[in-house]
Amino acid sequence: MTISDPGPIRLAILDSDSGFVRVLVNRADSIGWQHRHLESAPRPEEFGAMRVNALVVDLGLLGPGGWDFLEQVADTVPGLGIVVVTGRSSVAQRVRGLRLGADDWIAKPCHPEEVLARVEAVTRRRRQANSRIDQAPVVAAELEIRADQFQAFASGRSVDLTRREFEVLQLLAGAEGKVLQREEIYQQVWGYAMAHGDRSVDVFVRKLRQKLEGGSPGWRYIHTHFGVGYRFDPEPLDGVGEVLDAEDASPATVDGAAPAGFALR
Amino acid sequence: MTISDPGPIRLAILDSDSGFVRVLVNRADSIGWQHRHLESAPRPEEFGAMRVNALVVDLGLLGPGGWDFLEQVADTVPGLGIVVVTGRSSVAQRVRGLRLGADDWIAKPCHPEEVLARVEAVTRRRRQANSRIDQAPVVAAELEIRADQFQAFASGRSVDLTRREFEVLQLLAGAEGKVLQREEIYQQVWGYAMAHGDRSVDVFVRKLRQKLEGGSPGWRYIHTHFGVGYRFDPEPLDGVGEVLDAEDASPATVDGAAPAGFALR
DNA sequence: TCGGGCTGTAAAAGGGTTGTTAACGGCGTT
DNA sequence: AACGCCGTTAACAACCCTTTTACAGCCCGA
Repeated sequence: MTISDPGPIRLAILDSDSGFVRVLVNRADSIGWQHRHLESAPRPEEFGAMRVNALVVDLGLLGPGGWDFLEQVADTVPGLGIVVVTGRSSVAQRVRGLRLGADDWIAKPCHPEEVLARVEAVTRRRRQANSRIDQAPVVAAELEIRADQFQAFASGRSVDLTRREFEVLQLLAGAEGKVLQREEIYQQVWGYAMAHGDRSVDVFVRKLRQKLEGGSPGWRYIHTHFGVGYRFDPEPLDGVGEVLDAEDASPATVDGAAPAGFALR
Repeated sequence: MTISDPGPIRLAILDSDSGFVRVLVNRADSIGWQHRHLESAPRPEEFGAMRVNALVVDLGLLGPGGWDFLEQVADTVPGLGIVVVTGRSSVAQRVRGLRLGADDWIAKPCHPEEVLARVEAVTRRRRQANSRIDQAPVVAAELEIRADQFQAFASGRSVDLTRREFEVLQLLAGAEGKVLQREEIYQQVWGYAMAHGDRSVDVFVRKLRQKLEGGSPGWRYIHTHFGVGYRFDPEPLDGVGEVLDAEDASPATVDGAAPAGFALR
């Protein structure tokens, strides 16, 4: 999952220039970055599975197909920072690359320290935005979400979520009170862009609702916003008379600042 | 306005190299970017007020104090993309700048097209990362409009708007006090031109009025301007006649150009 | 005051979205 | 190799929303 603590930067390097790669990898190691060296272009969505934050790629290596590759990676994995490195290049080429989705473009020969500094700059924003949203309120109503176990507990009892289910729940809960669009959810959890017509998110929400209801009846956690997406907001479900006292109060909106969150439909 | 339209890029340029600035401004104009040219460094927080997306700055212009300035701007204005442009520079300087918060660093002389492409790349990434976080709720009378939830709240209780209803309300409220013509509203919300005779806007205004009245009686929010369009302006509705005179005042500005007929109801 | 055009209002029609279920297939385990 | 778990995909029904249509009421100019 793209979320959870910032952690070290994870870098993918797609280049066959062994000298360049070696020195880059050395520097990366010494500052604690994780990295993965690729000799040939993988399918774009694989970068999502690798959970890398940024890609350093030598477009020269890919030949004419490089442009397509760049474009596909950029819109398949929106969260990925892309730093292109090449030998000689023209202004027109650089402009084209940047427009297609590259975040930076560096000419070889270049100092590895600068490459890393640029990767860091490219990565900076996204990571700070994510870390803010994700250090989720670990508890919500009767739910406790434990990232260390990839599990959620309702009143102390495990809800028995699968990995994907847990990730979806963690993401939603981490953005408590906010409506997340399906595309955002998919992008964050799966790591790459959602195909048109994909219903996976709906199916997982359905499974989550079912399991949460099983472990914590009396509460509704996930709300649907028709035509938009889903929102996590624990809400007591005063169906019949129960929870007589001191309970229904304050659904406790968290997040930024908020009026009482509430049931839409 | 499907979900949120970023609008054109707004650029601040801090440089005294008139030739460079002139050519940059020309290109920016021709692609529809808005810009602002500064000769000296403003206080960092001013960039927020200028509502610019990115800053192109020649660090050479600022001398030794440039580093501090860079750092302060980066810390103070989180949403701002910073592109540094300089004459000769060393790897160490570039690394330092990037680490302090610069998003890109370009050496002069450089092609204006590349500068703009880099600004675009920086802005693209920035917008993506910041899109869902700093959305201040809009408040008007008893209403609170929250973009992060696609919802409006009246006295803390959800008004339960559908997506379209919300978008129409958001648009109107965002132009508080201004009369918006049906065509404008339709164009903004639906994203394309309104067909002749389409009554959709009327119908949505009707629904909005109904729901707003339900959640916040005692206030009238949307006013009709016969032959023109609608205007959002919260107005207390205390039952009995009062404020006998002082009525004809405030003609309420009509955005573009408009026929004159009137009468608020 | 009259008439045409504009707006308010209601309700039907239709299409798009979501809920829900189940079959399918990959993958790791037994 | 068989089994079971899990994620994906397809299908269908239910539901919600938007659009369309119709008619009544209102405003304004003639």
